[in-house]
Formats: sequence, structure tokens, C-alpha cells
Amino acid sequence: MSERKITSTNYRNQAYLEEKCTLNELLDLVSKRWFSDVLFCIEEGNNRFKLIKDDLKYISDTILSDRLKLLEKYGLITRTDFDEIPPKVEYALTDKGEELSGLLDLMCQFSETIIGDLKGAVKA
Amino acid sequence: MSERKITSTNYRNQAYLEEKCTLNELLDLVSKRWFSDVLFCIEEGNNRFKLIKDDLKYISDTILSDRLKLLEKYGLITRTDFDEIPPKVEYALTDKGEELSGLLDLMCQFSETIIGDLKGAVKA
DNA sequence: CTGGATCCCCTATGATACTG
DNA sequence: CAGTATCATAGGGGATCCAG
Repeated sequence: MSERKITSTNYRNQAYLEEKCTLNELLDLVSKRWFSDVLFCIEEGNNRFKLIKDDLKYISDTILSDRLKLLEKYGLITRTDFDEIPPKVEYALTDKGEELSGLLDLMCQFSETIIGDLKGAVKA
Repeated sequence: MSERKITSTNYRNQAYLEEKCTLNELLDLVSKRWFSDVLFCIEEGNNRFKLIKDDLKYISDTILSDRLKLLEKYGLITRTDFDEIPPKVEYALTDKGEELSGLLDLMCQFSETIIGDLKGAVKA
């Protein structure tokens, strides 16, 4: 039973949790670094690759590209390729994207309470 | 030479995002594997280490212990040590824990829509 | 301009063994 | 029972170079 020890366990646990509740899959998605930030960034009107990249100043091309693909894959944004040279692509939130944004706003408010309390406790 | 190349960038980006919005810190927390499951598990009345471990059948001691500490650190659960031999410790959700649970329920409903759509599209 | 292809490193997960 | 200590590993994040 100990072949591919870590791999198989890792995979099994992940699959187990995703099957248990789709929440786990969503959490894995939105908690990927820069993911929520890219979502908010597009919501605020930064609809081009470069605009997002400039706004989130430390994000790398690789990651931004990956996050945009994921957002599109899950139907949270639309991608419009104008087939021009040089390339021009525009992104926009879908209704689901807006909905997720709203949920994340709620989470954000909650996070300020919980994390503010933690840091306040240390300081004060 | 570039000491801690990745580390410094990695750390800087993480810090940047956490400073940008506490949401990122909360997402990092709740998306840790088994985290939300442990929370729900306690909410359902599994208030002992072993009960949780039995309910989440693949979780390891190490991880469960870590998640419980995190939950307590952020004020989401309380830990009551009865100082007995053999050890007896009980866990319970705080108000904040309940609140987070409610938020995660919302996320969970949303996740079923978004992920269901994704899988349905492939299948149907 | 919008990415794709590679390569590398760090961190979270978890197996295992042990303790009060 | 309820953990702690140690060690191994896979995958995510990111740097760099390249292409249409």
C-alpha cells in the first residue's frame, strides 16, 4: 500500500474533500494567490491584460494568465479576443462573477472583524 | 548572489496582498485543507479530537492539531481542557465561528451552481 | 500586447514515531 | 486521549525567455 505514498494520499484526500462538498473546490479556486484580486480588478474596469498587470504591480505574466483562464473556465469572466495585431483582448465579469464578488465582499467584511481582533489583541 | 530569491518575492507578494485586503488572509486560512470541514464537524457536535478524526476519516493527527490551533487562534472555536488523565479536551464554536459557518454555507450554495455548471457542460 | 514554454524553489500536507 | 517532533514530497508560485 505504500507505493506512491504521498501522491496517492494527496490525490485521494483532495478528491475526498471535493466530493464531500463543492465548497472545497471553490475555496481552492478563490484562495489561489491573486485570484480574488484579479476578479475585483476586472470589476473595477481594468479589462485588459496590461491594465490588470499594472494595477496588481507584483503579479507575474504566468500567474495572471493562469488566473484569467481559471476565471473564464468557471464562467466568472468573459474573454473577448479582437484578433488584431498587436493582440487586443478584453475581459468582463459575468453575472456569476458579480455574484462571487458580492460573496467575497461579505467575506471581506468578516475578515476585517476576525483579523482585526487578532492583531488588536496582540497590540493593545 | 540572490539569496532567498523565491522566498523574498514570495513573502513580499503575500504581505502585499494581505495588506491590500484582509480578505486574502481569511481566504488563505479557510482554504487550508480540512479547515472548513473541521469547522463544520465541530458545529455538528463532534467536540472531541477523536470524534473529529473519526468523522473526517483521512485527516492526519498533525493536520487536525494544526487546524484546531488555527481555529482557536482566530477566535472561531473555544478549547476546554479538563486536565484529566487520560486527556479530555472539548471544542465548541464561538459566535464568530457560527458567523463564518454561515458565510461558508452561502459560498457552498454558490459553489454548487458554478461547479455544477462546469461539470454539467462537459457531461451533458 | 497577450500570453506560452521551461525551469526552479518553497511551503503545505501528511507519514511515522513518540509522550504525558 | 490528545497531541508533539521529525522528515519527506508534490504542487503552486514565480523568473525568464520566446512567439504571434
